[in-house]
Amino acid sequence: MKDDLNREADGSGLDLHQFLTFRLARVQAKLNAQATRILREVAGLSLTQWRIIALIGNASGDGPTRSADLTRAAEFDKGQFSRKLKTLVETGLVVAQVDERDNRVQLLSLSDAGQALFDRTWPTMQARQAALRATITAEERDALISALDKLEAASERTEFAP
Amino acid sequence: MKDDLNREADGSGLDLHQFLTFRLARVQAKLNAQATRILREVAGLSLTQWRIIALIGNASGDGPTRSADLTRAAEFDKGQFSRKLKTLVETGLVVAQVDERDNRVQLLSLSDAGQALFDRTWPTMQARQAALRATITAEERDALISALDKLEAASERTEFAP
DNA sequence: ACAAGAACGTTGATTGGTCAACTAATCTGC
DNA sequence: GCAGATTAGTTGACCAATCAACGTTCTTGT
Repeated sequence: MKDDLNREADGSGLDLHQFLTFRLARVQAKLNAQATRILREVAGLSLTQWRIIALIGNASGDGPTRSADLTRAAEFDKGQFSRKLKTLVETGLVVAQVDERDNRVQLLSLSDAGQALFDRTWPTMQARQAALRATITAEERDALISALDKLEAASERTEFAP
Repeated sequence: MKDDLNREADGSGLDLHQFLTFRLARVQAKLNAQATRILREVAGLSLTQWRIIALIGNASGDGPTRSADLTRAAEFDKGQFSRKLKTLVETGLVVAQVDERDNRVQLLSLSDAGQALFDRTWPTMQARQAALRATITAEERDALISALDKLEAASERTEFAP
């Protein structure tokens, strides 16, 4: 029994660990925590705040961007987007103006401060992505991406429920 | 400009999609939603409730299991575990008794109802895992597991933060 | 034996994520 | 042009996840 407890305690013998989704969730949570920690240190931002700034900063090749385009592209919940955006506008990092052609839409752009913050943090986060990619081989990366595609497709099927 | 918006709207051109973490998070969220939906249909349980039941049901090869062993093995937050466990005890699916040898620890076991529910849902969830695994090739699975191991290790490093 | 420290579990607070209802504005077909 | 359907964004409600603080109980070192 003691052996059994140890087998569970070290986390390697539990049946749940054979579950792919379990491993995925754990790794994703840790990567998330890492990104959160980095952003708190270098920018004082939460991950979601930064994601919104990154979306705007990346999309603003030519002029302001529509909120709905960002939420759709990133599959971001529009409710949460609306709330987080509000704080970013209040802190002066993002500028939102109503589209004169369509009074429903918000045209978003980074303020000078927001752009500066984006310019400063974007390379850092890109470097992290590169560092993460560098930890796995090219074959693993290709297989990982392919596997993620297939798992994502499978996650949208309904046949698994009896 | 219109082309640019479309490029973003269809979700394939945005730089963020090259981020591995982005893909991981999306896939994980969808798998999570799928599991949640299945469990709601077949058992009326939330995913976290079921995970606790599954942990207890799996670990109870010989006798009741200690709470702390489960939270450690599954890297489950003990605060959340405590709260969710409380609801499971209240609904009569889990039995918790104080260890007479150590009055701090809770010894957990499934009630008859809990065991019946576990016996009924465990094959379903295992079948889902098998179905998910079947969507990817053996090479992809090995690479995926290996990549997850490496990414998990990388997520615990601090060198990425400047 | 006893003080310092660690482990167990509870609770509170904060944030993230999801879903649904709702208002306001625009588009569509007739 | 006008009624009905769509779309944009806000708000409320709820659950999951993480962190910190705390009381209680055991363990350890001296």
